[in-house]
Amino acid sequence: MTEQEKNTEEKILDAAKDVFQKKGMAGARMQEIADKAGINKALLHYYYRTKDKLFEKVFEIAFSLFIPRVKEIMLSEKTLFEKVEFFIDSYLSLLQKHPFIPSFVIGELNRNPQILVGIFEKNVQFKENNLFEIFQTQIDSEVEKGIIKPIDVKNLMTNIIGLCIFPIVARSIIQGIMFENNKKEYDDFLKQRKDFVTDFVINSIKAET
Amino acid sequence: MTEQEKNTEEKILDAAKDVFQKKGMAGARMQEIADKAGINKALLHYYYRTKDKLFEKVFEIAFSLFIPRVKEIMLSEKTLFEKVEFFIDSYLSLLQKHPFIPSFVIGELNRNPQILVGIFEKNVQFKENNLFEIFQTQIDSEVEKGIIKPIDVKNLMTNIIGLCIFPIVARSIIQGIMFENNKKEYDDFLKQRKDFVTDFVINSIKAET
DNA sequence: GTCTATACACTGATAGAC
DNA sequence: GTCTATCAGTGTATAGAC
Repeated sequence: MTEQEKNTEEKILDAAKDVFQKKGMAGARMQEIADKAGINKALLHYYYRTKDKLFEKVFEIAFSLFIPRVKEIMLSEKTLFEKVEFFIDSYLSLLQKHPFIPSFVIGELNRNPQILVGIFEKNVQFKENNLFEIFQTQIDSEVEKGIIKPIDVKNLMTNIIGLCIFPIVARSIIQGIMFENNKKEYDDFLKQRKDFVTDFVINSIKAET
Repeated sequence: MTEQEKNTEEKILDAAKDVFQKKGMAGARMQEIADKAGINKALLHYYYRTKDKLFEKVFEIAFSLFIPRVKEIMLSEKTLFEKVEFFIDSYLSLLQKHPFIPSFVIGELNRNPQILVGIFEKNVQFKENNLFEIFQTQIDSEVEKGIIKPIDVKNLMTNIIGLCIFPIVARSIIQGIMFENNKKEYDDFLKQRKDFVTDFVINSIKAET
């Protein structure tokens, strides 16, 4: 692979990412991707034979961005409270960098849930690692020490991730209803949520004093 | 409007709802809607002149379904804990009845955020009613009585709604990662969340004892 | 109101020159 | 590797008969 080819390929992927994430698989146009990449439509098909294949590539890159972090933090050497704090901080930063990926992923998955089958095999080895069992063990041990209340790890993780992602994917609705569509106010709202969500979760799980 | 016309119009809307929610605006085909409605493609254009207009109608109906409940419960005569419990119970039941609407709404809003402008005017009068201010007053009053910790109403509502909706819109991801794609296990997971989420929220906001 | 037939535009993909 | 030109298929929308 020459330097030039690499550059073209990257330009295509960047352009495809923009267009697919904005318009979705069905709404995206190969012509628009080609224009944005500064190349010809025929060249798209030279690099990625079909629209489907190009989309799959873009989707997988986007999806993979949000998966390894979960695993990494859950298995790190930290107390539960530290993990909660670190995870929320880390995930909200990631979301700030890529605010359109979650809605894109959710929207496309709604239309075609089986996109995931191939991707899981490459990016998710949760099962082999017993990731959730290991994390549940830590939780149970902190329960016994009287630090936190008993809680199921899958419910906990679902809540934390949901509290981070939901305000991003439902932005236009919440911003419209609660903030009279004031963009700046909503950005401020998102900023203060880092501390708010952390407190909310920790307050909920910590043992009674 | 005759009886027959009413039936055809309803048949079209039902079919359009199914197809649009599954395929999205760009992916939906007028032919498929016509087939599913048991009528002819030309008849679609007779009732709703364009695909856009038909889509707008379907989207508005779907969106409106999830808005009045919020308002209604927030303004009801209940204690905060009762409201939390009632809201979660009510919202999760609604989601169980219409599990595909949230992903549909989120996905389409991602592509075209200005769909909402017209809809807000018809369905949302939060501003005039000072809905959030009224609810915040109740919260503040319960804070002073020592029942709950201080909390911002917009953060609280965002959290509650997010905790309800996220496991629905991210179903294929969570089910795949946490439940090895076992549909029945995930349905059970969703069932137990009614109590879990209620406890999670109330634990978080109630005052220290 | 409902149908058949068709116009017209657009899109993904390929052929072939350089 | 990159371009121009073009094809075949598909999709929305309309015309016109009944």
